[in-house]
Amino acid sequence: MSTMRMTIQRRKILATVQGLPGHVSAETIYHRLKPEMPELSPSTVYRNLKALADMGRVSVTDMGQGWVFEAVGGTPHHHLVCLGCGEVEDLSDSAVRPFFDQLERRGFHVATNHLCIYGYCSSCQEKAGAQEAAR
Amino acid sequence: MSTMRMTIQRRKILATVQGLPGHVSAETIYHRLKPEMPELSPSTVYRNLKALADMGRVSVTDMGQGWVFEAVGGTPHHHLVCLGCGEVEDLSDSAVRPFFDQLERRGFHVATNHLCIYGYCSSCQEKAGAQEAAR
DNA sequence: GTTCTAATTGAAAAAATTCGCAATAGCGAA
DNA sequence: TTCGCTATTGCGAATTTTTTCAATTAGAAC
Repeated sequence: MSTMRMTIQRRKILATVQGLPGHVSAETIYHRLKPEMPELSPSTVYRNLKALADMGRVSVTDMGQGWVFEAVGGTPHHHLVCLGCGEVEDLSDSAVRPFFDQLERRGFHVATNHLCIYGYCSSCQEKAGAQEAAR
Repeated sequence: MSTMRMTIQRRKILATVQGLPGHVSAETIYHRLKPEMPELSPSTVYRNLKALADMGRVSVTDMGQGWVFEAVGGTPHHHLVCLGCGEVEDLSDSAVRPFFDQLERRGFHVATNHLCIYGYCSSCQEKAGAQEAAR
């Protein structure tokens, strides 16, 4: 069976994700660690973020501008991303819980602790409506 | 006001997405169109898929192996992706509807017509349980 | 502590994706 | 139809991400 080794690089990368609040990109992590680990290569960062995600230690999300990572263990939270203006609204876990609970009852254990739903916020819907009317 | 032009390339790319069942990658589209449009450049494919997604004509999903696109208009459907074995279960739209409706009531118009929830299927949960016990 | 082995690393090359810009071509207005 | 404006294209270059591979090293076994 394959054992997952906890190397210095991997530990540091995980610590960095955990140490920063909110979402971090692979690039951010690379640049933060490079000074203290000059040997560190980008591929190691990418590989480890993926490995840590598979491991379930960090969560991955695409927020429209590339991947962002986040430590698992914090309060689960979710986002409504507006495709019109890019605005990101928070969505509380309690709003999502009933839906997830239903999946659990069905036998599927949800690991996602950061859901992103894409759509249009109310002001962008109004704008769209105004455009329709103006034609 | 900016008008979205329906160019030959854009029309062909959309037609290709619509013509193929299930999910297609940017690369697949490029390779299918290249023979009949030798001028076509990869960047055009990428740009158009993004534009068509913004337009709401195609939906984008990350299924763990990069982006995949799909024509909008078919039955909305969703997936439960197992992080253990990679298995993908279907999730009917009716299972998701109540959750989405709640967001609509809140004023957010959901555009996602293909949700992916990550977690562990029942058999992978059992396996994990067995491993715990074996330690 | 020493040995063994497979997981992991760094560096470079490859592949995927995006960007910058001059040339082209939709589409609305005349 | 023709004209004019500007969104879009194709190309090459830049950027980002993945792969390859020989060298290294964590962690288990002794």
